[in-house]
Amino acid sequence: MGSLTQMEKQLKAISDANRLKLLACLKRGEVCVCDLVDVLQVSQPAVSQQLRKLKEAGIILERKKGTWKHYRLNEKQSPYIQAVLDALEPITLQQCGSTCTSNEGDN
Amino acid sequence: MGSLTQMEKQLKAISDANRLKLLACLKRGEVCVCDLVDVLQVSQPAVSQQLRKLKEAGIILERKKGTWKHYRLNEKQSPYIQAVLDALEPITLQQCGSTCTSNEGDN
DNA sequence: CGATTATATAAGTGAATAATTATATATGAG
DNA sequence: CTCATATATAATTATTCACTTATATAATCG
Repeated sequence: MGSLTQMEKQLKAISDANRLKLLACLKRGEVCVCDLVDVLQVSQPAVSQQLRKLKEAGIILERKKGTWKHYRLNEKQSPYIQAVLDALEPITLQQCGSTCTSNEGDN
Repeated sequence: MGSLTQMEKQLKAISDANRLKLLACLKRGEVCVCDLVDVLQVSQPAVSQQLRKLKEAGIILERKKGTWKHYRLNEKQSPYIQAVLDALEPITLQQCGSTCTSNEGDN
């Protein structure tokens, strides 16, 4: 019962084209919000709210880095969420120049 | 892109507690509508509309049997839909007596 | 045919959703 | 401390959604 409720919450969180796109962006790794805003054709607050929904469902995690916030896929997913992630075509995004060095984690 | 739209449609179709319950009922096999109405605490038209949504997403199939209509899970599912079905606890339902012999298919 | 039963469709309504604009918070630069 | 930038939250609004009641369709029974 509780598991059905939890399942519903997670499924609701991903059953939206824009949020699926956000997840597709995160398949390649951690991304900062400013880069995500460019991908979707919506405002920054809209992206922020959708990220929150994904976060509250436990599907993504956040990491604060100075003024920026980086989001990434949670490495622990329910099997059915993982199956959706596996089916998503990754989206490669151009980063917002040097301002937000999303890939500093590689160092 | 089209695949993302299709994915969204299917995920929307299952991201609802009542529709998840319907799917859980169908895990054991074909069931007629009258039995499903008893499981959910909603009206018959509500059940009918939810079944239609699942059918339009290609997740369930219908079979007409006289006055009754029997629904069952589509045997061909996208992997991510199948993963959800696998995670669902089956719901066993008492059939509506002899009026609707859901299990005549066993003969 | 007319009545009954099973299911579907139509119309209407309240709640949830996802966007927008405006504003708040928080960090870093000078 | 003040300003600029990145992100979040609040308030509002239009749309979507899932229910309800009423009605239509379709098959069976007498």
